[in-house]
Amino acid sequence: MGTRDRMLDAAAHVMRTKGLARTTTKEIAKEAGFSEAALYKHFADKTDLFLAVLRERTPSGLHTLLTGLEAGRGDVRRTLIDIARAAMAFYAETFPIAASIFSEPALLAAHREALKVHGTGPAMVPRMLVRYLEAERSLGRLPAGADPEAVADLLLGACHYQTFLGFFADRPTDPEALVTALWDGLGGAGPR
Amino acid sequence: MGTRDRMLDAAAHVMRTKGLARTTTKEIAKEAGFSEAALYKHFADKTDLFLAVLRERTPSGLHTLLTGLEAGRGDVRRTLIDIARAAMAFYAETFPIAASIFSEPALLAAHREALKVHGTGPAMVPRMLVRYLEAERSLGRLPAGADPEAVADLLLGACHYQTFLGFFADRPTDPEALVTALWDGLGGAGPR
DNA sequence: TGTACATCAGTGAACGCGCGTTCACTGATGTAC
DNA sequence: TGTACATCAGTGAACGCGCGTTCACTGATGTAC
Repeated sequence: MGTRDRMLDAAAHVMRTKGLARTTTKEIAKEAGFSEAALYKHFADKTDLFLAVLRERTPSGLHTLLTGLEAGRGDVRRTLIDIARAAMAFYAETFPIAASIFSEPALLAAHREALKVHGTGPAMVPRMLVRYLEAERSLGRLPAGADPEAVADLLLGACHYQTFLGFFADRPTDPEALVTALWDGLGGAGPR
Repeated sequence: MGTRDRMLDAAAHVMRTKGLARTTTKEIAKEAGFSEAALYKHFADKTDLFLAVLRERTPSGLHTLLTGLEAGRGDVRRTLIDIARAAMAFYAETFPIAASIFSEPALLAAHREALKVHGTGPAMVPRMLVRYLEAERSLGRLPAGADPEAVADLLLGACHYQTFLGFFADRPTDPEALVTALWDGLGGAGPR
């Protein structure tokens, strides 16, 4: 593994364990096993290093799962539960660092810009789920009146939210209950 | 308005506009119109000041709305849309600072502890919505099989998520579409 | 093979700067007699 | 009313520290002839 990769791994590790505010060039260099000066042979400055971590060290499990989805295969309800579970794991790993960026608006803006250039970003996740839901709907395995955008935001949003709340106070996460509630809907009541 | 309140307002303002990382005692003092030294007459240290802002300067509009809810009054669907709209506004205001805390794990831990002592926190929001949904269900205005916890997380989660994504890339938020999708459910399809 | 030079990844030590915090102080207001 | 003292909110200037960054450098490896 090259020096650059070792530095990125080290930076990602320090960011995750100490938090963005406590992630100093000294800590990163120590963790990577190089001098601080060496960091500047591979990255223009600290911001450049952070942006590279965000670009190159975001876990890809959820993305892979969503890419591999094939409409018409398996049970839709079960598939959604699998997605929810993977989304929760992804957000649990990703959220602390993604959230940290908000403490540095300049960094957030630079990251936004970088995402825009590459045409990716966190909004890719719901977009891929929407595509899957549309495909299942066109196969008649979801109601013709279903709204894929809204459904994707509801499901992924709930996963994101449960993870978020979990960082403030211990709280159970339950992918299956979410999908069931989403499946059954609230419309089947008596008089309103 | 007392000195302390002016300092809290100033700190909240700087946190919102410059981000947590750029919120220095110098900036806060300048904004409040006092010397830096004066801050230390009212707060033990910078962390103490931040915690006070989190405790005393969190907007209460959503909390008020949820407190005023009365089951059996008005249309449930419309009420949920109002809640979603208020939740989005609340999260848009609140999220950047709440997220920032993740860059300082020590601050996050102290805040968690403070919330625990007072028995409040972000999880209060879904809990209050759950209570309302339970009440409507027991009036027969929601299906007997509805799962209030899951429904609350789906709706509030989607609001939170749409707000979150909106900070990374421009993206529409649509409370009404969310409630409709949640209302209709996904179960009404043909064979699965 | 030996020699002279170029390249290049990485280093130790120092740099200036901005930060949170503290200190001795000032001057206005209140209080006792 | 006047005098002497206490209290207290707020200040200007300084403090030490840790930060990101730069500098002149070393020593290993490659290359030309």
